[in-house]
This record gives sequence, structure tokens and C-alpha cells, in this order.
Amino acid sequence: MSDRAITLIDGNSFYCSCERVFDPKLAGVPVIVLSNNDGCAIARTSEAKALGIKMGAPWFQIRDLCRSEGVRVFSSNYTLYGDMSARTNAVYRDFTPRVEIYSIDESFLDLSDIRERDRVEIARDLRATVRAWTGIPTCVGIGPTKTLAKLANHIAKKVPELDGVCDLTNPRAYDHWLCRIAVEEVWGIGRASLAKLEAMGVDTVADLRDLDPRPVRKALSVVGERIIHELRGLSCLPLELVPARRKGCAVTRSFSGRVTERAMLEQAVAAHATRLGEKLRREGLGTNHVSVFYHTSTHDRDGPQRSVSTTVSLPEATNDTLVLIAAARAGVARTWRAQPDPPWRYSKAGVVTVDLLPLAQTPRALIGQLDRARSGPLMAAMDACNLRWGRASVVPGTAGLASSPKDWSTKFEMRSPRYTTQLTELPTAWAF
DNA sequence: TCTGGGGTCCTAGGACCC
DNA sequence: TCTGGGGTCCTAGGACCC
Repeated sequence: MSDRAITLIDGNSFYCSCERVFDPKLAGVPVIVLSNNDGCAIARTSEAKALGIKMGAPWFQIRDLCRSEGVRVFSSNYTLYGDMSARTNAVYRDFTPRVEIYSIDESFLDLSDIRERDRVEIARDLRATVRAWTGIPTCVGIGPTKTLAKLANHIAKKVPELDGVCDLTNPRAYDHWLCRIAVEEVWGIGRASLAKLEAMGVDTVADLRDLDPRPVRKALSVVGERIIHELRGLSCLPLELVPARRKGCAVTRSFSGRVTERAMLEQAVAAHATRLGEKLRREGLGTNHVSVFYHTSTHDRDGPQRSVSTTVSLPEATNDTLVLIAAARAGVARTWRAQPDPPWRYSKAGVVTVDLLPLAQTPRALIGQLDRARSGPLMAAMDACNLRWGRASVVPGTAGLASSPKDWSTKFEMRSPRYTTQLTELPTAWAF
């Protein structure tokens, strides 16, 4: 077993906890946060879970229950959650510079330099500091590998006596817990792998750890083999302290209603392309193609179904919103079909790119070269305006947003204020 | 009669994650 | 009426090359 101490810390019911930080009345009551479009529940406090509200439960199915039980319901507020996430990571970095941000609410920390007997105490200090400085409650899992740290974190959440910290670098804890935790809790074991493992008679994490890795590779690919080594304490997944460059980027949204008109669809993909450009420019990336898709909903069982996807090539890589919008509209123009009766009722559309490269490194086109000398400053000016006055303060006329009603745009009917990032939405405190 | 062997690249689809 | 969005990695199979 290695002597590394990989540590996974994450926020408990993170989005709900962010809401609680700014509204003390939410303490001790059930809280849930809904997905985009107020579609389904994606974060639940323990009180909400106790009411039987499942992850991913559609809002229209749980609305009555939430009303009768007094559940506090919020639309997702990613501006707030992203800012709170940055705050927790700033606290982690006070403890060690060796931090890998894994997701909006989870980070791996390398605490290998801490003496073994001090690790749990340091972890408790970390939790208390994060709680005091950001208001976010957390749990901490420690292990010799990332997979064991994830498992330790799961145990820390499930076993109240541990007081939020579980250390699997401790051999006694390791022996105690692995034969008591179901294999489906292991990071990387999903539904399909679980079915295969059950057929092999695997029940607990210890059962999986003790399998011969080579035959497992046949059934679960190299991923399964790695998991076994990781459970044995042999690290196969390094800490990634420098974030890898992103490989693809997508902006996709369900419509708040259904879309049957071409103009509306074009407006939606133009808006998505606008957002795509912002994301690419923020990271200095470019793309030489834009894929566009739109489709009806399989939930609309009676209506006709149609699913469309096409890729529009560009002469050279770009992140210019005007070019991306034109490409997205071209994708619709190329694939739009006159509506049958009854019409296709489109439920979702998106723009997707893969194979991103830093724009400065991309080759220039011989024919059809884009005007980068003009595009760069123009985009920079637009981004600066939108940063200062809020997203979509300035949008290209070609997006066609001004003319028609925005039936398609995403719903956030129960969103809390952007307490920490918008001066006009600052919380107010009274002292008596 | 005997019908190679090894490599790369690309794509689609599956699986999994938060 | 109403069912999220955005990623990564892996494999198999086909095309193509020498």
C-alpha cells in the first residue's frame, strides 16, 4: 500500500447548501434545486431525501408533495454556485497548493506530507474552516488512491459517527469498511458494470478488489482493471494539478415549450452559438466546424418524431460569434423540412464542437480566410460590455433576438438572487 | 496449392461521471 | 402543460496505407 494520502472533499448537497448560506430560514427544512428549465430535482438536502424525493425526479411529478411538505424549491443559479465553488477552493489552497478541482463541488487534495496520525485532525480543521469561511458543509475522504478517497468520502457521508471524515489510509479502517460497502458505490461502476459484476458473484467492494484483474479486463475493459488496482492501493489515476485543455464544447438546451417554427429554431441555435463563442474566447480556443442538432421529445408519444444533426465546416478555425451564428443558421437551413400535419414539435436544440485548439496555434486558410484583425477587437469589446452590464447586453443583430418572442428560452422561475456577483442583488442584513 | 501482417486514423456508440 | 446539461474515456470496426 502506498503512503500517499489523496483526499477528496466535497460540499454536502452542494447547490442546496449554497442557497442555505444566504437564507438562514432554510436551515433544517427540506430544500431542493431544480435543473435547467425547472425540469427535475438535481440537488436535495437530507430532509428532502427523507421525503422520498429522488435524484432526477421530474418537477411536475413532485410539485404537490413539495407544496404539502413545505419543501423549499429553487431554480438552479449557476452564477452563485460557481462563485461559492471558487471560494471553497480558495480555502483548500490555504491548506495545500496541490489541489485538483474535479467538479463544481469536489476537489482532490494531496495531503501526503501530513503525518499519518495528524491527517484526520487536519481534515477536521479543513472542514471547520470551510464551514466558517464560506458557510458550506463538507465531507472528507482520505485514501492511498483517488478511487479509495472517493470511497472514503462516500463512507464519511453515510456514517454519522465518523463526523464527516473517513481515512482509508488507516489499515484497520480499510479492512473494516471494504467488506461492508456495496460494490455499486465504487467510482466508475455504473449500471452496466454492476450487472456484469453481480453475475460474477461480486457483492462488496472487497469482492471486487480480490478478483483477478485480467479476466475483469475482458468484461469491463481496462477501466475495470484499473479500478481493481486502485482498490488495492496502487494508483492508476494521477492527480491533475494543471487542468487539461478542454477537447470539446457544447451549448444545448431544452426549450421551455415546444418549437414548431423555423424562425424560432434559428433564434435558439443563434443564441446557443453566441454562448459557444463566449466560452471558446474565454479559453482562447477555436473551432473549424459547428455541429447543430435539434429533435422532438420521446415524451411526446403521440406526435411525429424527428431528430436532426449536421456539421457545418468553416474555412479555418475561429471563435467569432458572427461566424458561429452564421454556421448554426446554415445548419438549420440545410436540414429544415416543411412541417407535416400534425407538426414536429421540437423540444431541444444545441450547437456542439469537438477537436478544439488554441486559436493562435491553428493553421490559416488559403481561401476564405477570416478577418482576425477585425474580429478579435470586436469580440473583445462585446465581451467587455457583457461582463460589465450583464450577459446578452450586447448581441449581434444576426442573432435575431430583438424581433420575435422568446418562447424557447429556458425557464428559471424560482431562482434566488446572485448574492455574491451582482451588486444589485446583494443580500441585506439588519442588526438590532 | 498457397490468398500477409502490421500499422494509423476516424467514427459511432457505450459507459460513466457530476 | 411539465422529464437537465456538459463533459471524458474506451472499444470495435472500417478505411486506408505500405
